[in-house]
Amino acid sequence: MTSTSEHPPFAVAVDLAVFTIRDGALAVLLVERGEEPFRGSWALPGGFLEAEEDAEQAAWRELREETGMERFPGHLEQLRTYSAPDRDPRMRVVSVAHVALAPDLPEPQAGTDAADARWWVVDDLLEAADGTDTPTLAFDHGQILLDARERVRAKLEYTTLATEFVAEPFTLPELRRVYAAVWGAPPDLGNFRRKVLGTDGFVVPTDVRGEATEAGGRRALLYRRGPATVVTPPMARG
Amino acid sequence: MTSTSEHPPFAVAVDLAVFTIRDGALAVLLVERGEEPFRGSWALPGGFLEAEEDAEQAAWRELREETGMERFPGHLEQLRTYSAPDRDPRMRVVSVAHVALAPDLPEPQAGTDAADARWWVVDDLLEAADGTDTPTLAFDHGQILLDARERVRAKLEYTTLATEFVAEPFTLPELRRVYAAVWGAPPDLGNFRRKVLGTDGFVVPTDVRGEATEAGGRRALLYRRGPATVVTPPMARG
DNA sequence: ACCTGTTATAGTCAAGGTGACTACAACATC
DNA sequence: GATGTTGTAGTCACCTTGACTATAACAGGT
Repeated sequence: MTSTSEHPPFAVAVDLAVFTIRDGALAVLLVERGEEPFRGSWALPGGFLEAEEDAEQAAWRELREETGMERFPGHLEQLRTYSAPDRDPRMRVVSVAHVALAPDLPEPQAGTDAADARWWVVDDLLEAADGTDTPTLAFDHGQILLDARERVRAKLEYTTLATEFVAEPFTLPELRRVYAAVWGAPPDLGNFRRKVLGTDGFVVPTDVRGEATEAGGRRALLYRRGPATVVTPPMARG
Repeated sequence: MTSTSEHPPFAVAVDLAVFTIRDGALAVLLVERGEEPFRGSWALPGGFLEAEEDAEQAAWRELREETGMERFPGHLEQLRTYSAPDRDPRMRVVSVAHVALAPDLPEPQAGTDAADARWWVVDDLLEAADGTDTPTLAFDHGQILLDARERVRAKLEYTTLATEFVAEPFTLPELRRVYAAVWGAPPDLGNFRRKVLGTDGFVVPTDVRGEATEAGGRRALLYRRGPATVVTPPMARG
C-alpha cells in the first residue's frame, strides 16, 4: 500500500457463472436486467458486497437468492477480478467473478430486480456467430463467461470436480456425460472407466444399480463421490 | 448486480508477490512499512488503484515504482482477490493480489513511503516457526505469499514459466536450478534435459557455450526462450 | 602436458499409463 | 425368446517416466 490519501471511490461486486448440465449440454444461469444500464439485456447474476461480508460470502448469498435454494448444493470458487475503468457506465465497479456448479438445478425464479432468469446452453452463447437466437451479454460478462468455461474445462482434467455436476448416487455413464457436455466430446468409454475407478477415492461404489433408462440396456452401478480431489496424471481432454 | 442504492465505500488496492531467484533460493520482495498501520512491519509492495487504470495496469505501475526499473523484464499475472472485512484496520480495502517473477533483480530502493525494501528468502519467511530472524508479514500478506508460492510451484509443472526466472541466454543447468529453488529439490538431471529438450518450443539452442563456472567442468550450451507456453504432460514435481 | 575433479551430454532399461480396440454380460422391449 | 442397447472386463502396441550408467568436455594445478 503506497499512500493513504485521496483514492477514488469504488463499488465492489461479485458476479457468478453458475453452471449445470441440462439435456447433455453445459448450461449457465443468466438474468434479464430490469434496470439500466443494459435494461433488457442478459447478464450473469451478481450483486454488490455488503458491509460485513467478504466476496465469497457475498457470492454464496447471491447464489441462494438467485437460485431460490436455501442451501446451494454445489461447488463455488473465485475465478478472477475484472476491473477495467469503463466496464460499468454508471461508476467505477470492480467485480470479483466466481464460478459455481451444481447438479441439474430447477428453473430459476426471477429475482427482485431481474425481469427474468433462465438457463442458457453455453455453447449457444459463445459460439453463436451464426443466427441462433442468443443474446450478447451485458457489461464484460461475455469475457467472464469465456474465462469461466475454460476454468471448468481445465479443472475437469486434473480434479474430481465433475462429480459436483451429478446428484448422488450417480452412475459412471452419467459422470461420463458430464465430461462430454463440458468438453464437447465424450472420453473413450473403457479408458474413462479405467481412469475413474483406478484413481483412489474418486468414486466409491454402492451395491445398488441405477434405474432403467428409456433406451434399455444393462443397468449401471451407482456410485458416490469419494474423498479424492485431484487426478494424477490428469485425464486427457481429447 | 442487484441494486444500485446504498453500497458501502471501498478502497481497491493491488498487492504484489514479486519473486526472483537469489543464491539458489526463491526470494520475494518485501517493503518495511513507514506508516500506520503496521508501521515497521514488512509487507508485500502494493498500492491503490488510480482513477483511470485497471488492476493489471496498477500492478505494472507499482512494479516499476518498487523495483525502480523503467521496464520490468519479467512476467505478471493476477493471483486472486482478498476481501475479508477486517483485513485492513483503517477501512474496507479489497486487494487484487498479483504474482510477478523475473530474473535475478538488483537490490531494490525503498520507495517514497517505505522505510526500507529488500529481498527475503521465501522459505525462511514461511517455514520459520524456528528462531530464524524473520518477520511476520503485515495484513493478510502471509496468506497471500503462501498462495502465490503455490501458484508458482504449480505453474512450473505445466508451463514454461521457469524461463522467466533466468536472463537470456541461459544454460540448462541454470534453468534446472530454478526448479530446484522453487520446488525445494532439483529434478533428475537426465530426465529434466529430456523433458525440456523434448518439448517443442520450450527452449531454442544457440551455438554458443556459456561462461566457465568457478567449479570448473564442461561449459554448457546456451539457450533462449522458445514460443511454447505449456508443457504436456506436466513435468513431475516429486 | 598430464592428471584430476567437476560438469555437461548421451544412452539404456524396466515399469507404468495411455489410446484404441474386442469380447462378453446384463437388461428392456417387442 | 429373439433383438437391440448399454454396461463391464480385458487385450495389446506405444509412449513416457524414473532411475541409472557411460562418456565427452572443460578448468586448475602440478
